[in-house]
Amino acid sequence: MEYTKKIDKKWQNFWQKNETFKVCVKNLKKPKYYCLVMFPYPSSELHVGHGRNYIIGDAVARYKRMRGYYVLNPMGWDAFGLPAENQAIKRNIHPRAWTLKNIKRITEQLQSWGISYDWDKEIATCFPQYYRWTQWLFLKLYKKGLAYRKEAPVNWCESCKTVLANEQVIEGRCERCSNEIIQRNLKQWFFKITDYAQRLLDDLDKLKEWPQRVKLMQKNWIGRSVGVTIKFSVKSLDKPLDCFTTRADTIFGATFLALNYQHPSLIKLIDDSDNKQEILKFISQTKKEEASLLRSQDFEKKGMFTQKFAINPMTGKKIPIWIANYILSGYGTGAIMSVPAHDKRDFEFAKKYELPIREVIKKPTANQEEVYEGEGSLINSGDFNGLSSQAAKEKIADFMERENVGARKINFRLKDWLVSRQRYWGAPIPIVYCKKCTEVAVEEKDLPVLLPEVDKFLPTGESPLAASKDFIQTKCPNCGGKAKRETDTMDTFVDSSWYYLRYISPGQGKMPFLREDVDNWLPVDQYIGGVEHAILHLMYSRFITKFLADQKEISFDEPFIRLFTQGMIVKDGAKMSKSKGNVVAPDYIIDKYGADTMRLYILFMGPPQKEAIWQDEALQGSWRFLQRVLRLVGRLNNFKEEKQVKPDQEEILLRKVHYTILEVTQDLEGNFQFNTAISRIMELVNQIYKSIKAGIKKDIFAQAVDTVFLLLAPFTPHISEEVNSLLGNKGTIFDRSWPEVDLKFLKKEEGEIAILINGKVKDKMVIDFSLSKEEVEKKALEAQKVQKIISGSQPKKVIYIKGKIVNIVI
RNA sequence: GCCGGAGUGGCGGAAUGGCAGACGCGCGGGAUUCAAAAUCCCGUCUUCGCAAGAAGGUAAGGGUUCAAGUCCCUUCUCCGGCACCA
Repeated sequence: MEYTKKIDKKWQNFWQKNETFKVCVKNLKKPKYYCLVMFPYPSSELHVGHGRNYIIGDAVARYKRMRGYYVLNPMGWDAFGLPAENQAIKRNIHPRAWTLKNIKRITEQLQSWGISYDWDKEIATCFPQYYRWTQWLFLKLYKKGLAYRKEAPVNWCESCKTVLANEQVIEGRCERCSNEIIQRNLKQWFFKITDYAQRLLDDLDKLKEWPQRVKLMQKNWIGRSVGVTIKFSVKSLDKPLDCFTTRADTIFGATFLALNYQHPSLIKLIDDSDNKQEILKFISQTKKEEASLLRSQDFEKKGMFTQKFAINPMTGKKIPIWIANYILSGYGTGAIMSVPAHDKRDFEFAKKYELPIREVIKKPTANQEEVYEGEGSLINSGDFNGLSSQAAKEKIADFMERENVGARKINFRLKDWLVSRQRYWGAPIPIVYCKKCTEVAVEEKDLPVLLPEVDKFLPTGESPLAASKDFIQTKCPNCGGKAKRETDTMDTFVDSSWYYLRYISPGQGKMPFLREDVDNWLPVDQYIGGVEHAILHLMYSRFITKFLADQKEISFDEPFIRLFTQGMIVKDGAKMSKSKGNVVAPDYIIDKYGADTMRLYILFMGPPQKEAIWQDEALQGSWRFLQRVLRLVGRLNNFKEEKQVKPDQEEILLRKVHYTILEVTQDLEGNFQFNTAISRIMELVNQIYKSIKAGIKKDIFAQAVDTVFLLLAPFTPHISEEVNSLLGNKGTIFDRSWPEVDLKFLKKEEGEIAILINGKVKDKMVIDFSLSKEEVEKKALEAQKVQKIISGSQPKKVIYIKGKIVNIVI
């Protein structure tokens, strides 16, 4: 038989007709397994680079089903948001039309690849029945004070004409369009994710089955640092300047203070300074340069003396207060104590402006550098001399707290999540503004706040929703008076922060999800997606899950038990993408070679968590292999048992069969090593060819072939189904169970081991594994080649590793 | 700069500290064929050798070990994340 497109279609129709992959969430007779692939932005059709995700997920889902789980494998669409909107604008189409068109197209594509989704669970975040609950989530947060509006310096993309979350700014540029980001002071909506910073950090330890590197990235992003906030009193200010530091042990070396230009006390501080005008000029210049300079590598530190002094609370000495362009406004208090002897940045600044440098930590003798940033023993530090940095940090913090000149403080790098966007294609924020009642939440019963139809959805800097008078004008839910709606929409990442809950009850109209069902099916057992979401989506989802757990809406506080991040597919040295012009169209491949060929090749390319290089020629290998496997079925049907059946061949084949089951199972149970699993099946197929050539009985041949197709089923479901039915089985192969290893076939009584001399292979011999160490040693020493090399002398030592090697040391 | 990860044939890549290069691609040779495609068989790390064989070999250098691609130290290169976070 040959593999043709007809086989793909036949079984895709079969699965659909028989609802093979449909899941009834109430039916919990078998252990559940929730397999989830990150849902796509329907911003364009899929190419093979996207395919890896879904094919890996499908292999996992099908495998787990054969292992006896009740597998939920749903699919949906992250349909709102910038990616689709930008594409639509480019084509001058309405974002909705463009999105729906892509959803239709991608659905066809996924079906043509034979991905086993339960399409009854399909969701799209752009439909009112979904975003109604995104708005519900917003209100929940709002009522708990975790959604709030404030004016703050925010990231603004001039090309996308919208604000962006910190997480969406990559090296100072817009994640979507790479335009340079500028800072603007705007009144925006935030989610208070910082309230959860400590828990998001601590609970990373719970995530035993997440890749270490993802956890590390989150840890760094959260960026917890422990230190003290120190009060530096200033004569002309009524309250002291607070400075956060993690190095209280270096306080005696603080020779000046440095302030960010936005520091709230600055204006008052310089009010009567002689150089006030110059400072103001400096401020406006810094403001201009900040966005581009702060991120560039050749950033030059600049500053200006305020002519004011603060008192170092430990020494009682006056130290100058400077304004400096290298101080961040959004971290700590926007002011620092500078210790040039032990901080490179402060050192650089002090050198430039000839500020005093005072060493307070003893350098290790070996260290020749001018600045020593490490820890050590304190010097020039009064009563604290001789203490280690560690001890001094504690003692100094104690002292400061006692004297009320400072207090212990934990700072996080993580900032609140900026969720409002001045864009059309998103869920409207359910808030109205009333003259009398100011800011009022829309009532839950009035949800959804429908996204209005507008003619103009191009970004202008103000939300396009503002153009719809019908939308804006409303009644205040509080007083019934005239009110205006909020016109910003929500960040796409809000939509995707809870979608895994919605799959369980996608049609539910009265609530976002049924708690009982969600508690039964979640957390997600296996989550699969690209590492590019390591911080954004995965952190937001964790936050929202924790929040909902706190509100007693669900009874788990981590959404994803196991995470797998797959590598990208690259071609011609670049990530596969339309703009690079290196995409491979899956339709063409499926048309020519069939879905299973593409699936097999994508899984065989290399370790799935690593980047993989697409090679058209290598795809042929998968095609050849499948044809070769299928020829076995033809051979089996016309098989005439040879007269000279060789029992040892049968033994070899059966051992190979069971060894392969063992290895493939281990590969799949481990870190999804599809590539090695497939190579082992290839080896088995090679062995079958050898064995039938040598002469074996038909039933053993049949058994081996059956095993091959069972093991291949998660990877090449169409072919496996076809062969399964040809071999006389009814129904779907996915209702059969995964083959079991029979250990009796794996026992080996004798075999070849290598003889090494001083660790180098010199000879080989076949031995009985039941032989004792002494007997093996004796036999090895008798080997001709060994005799020749050692020429009669006594070996110093002999090491025998059972079944593997014997090493003779001379 | 800091924190991760990786470096193995012509290529994608295999190797619980125990025979490096499984499996596949490509390439070479042969069989089959009127011919081609497809298929099947053999070969394919490097050097020396007609051969049997010998020697070397996992980025570079050093170490631990009976035994190192694998563990430890130093250096180099590449990739990813964060980046004046005090």
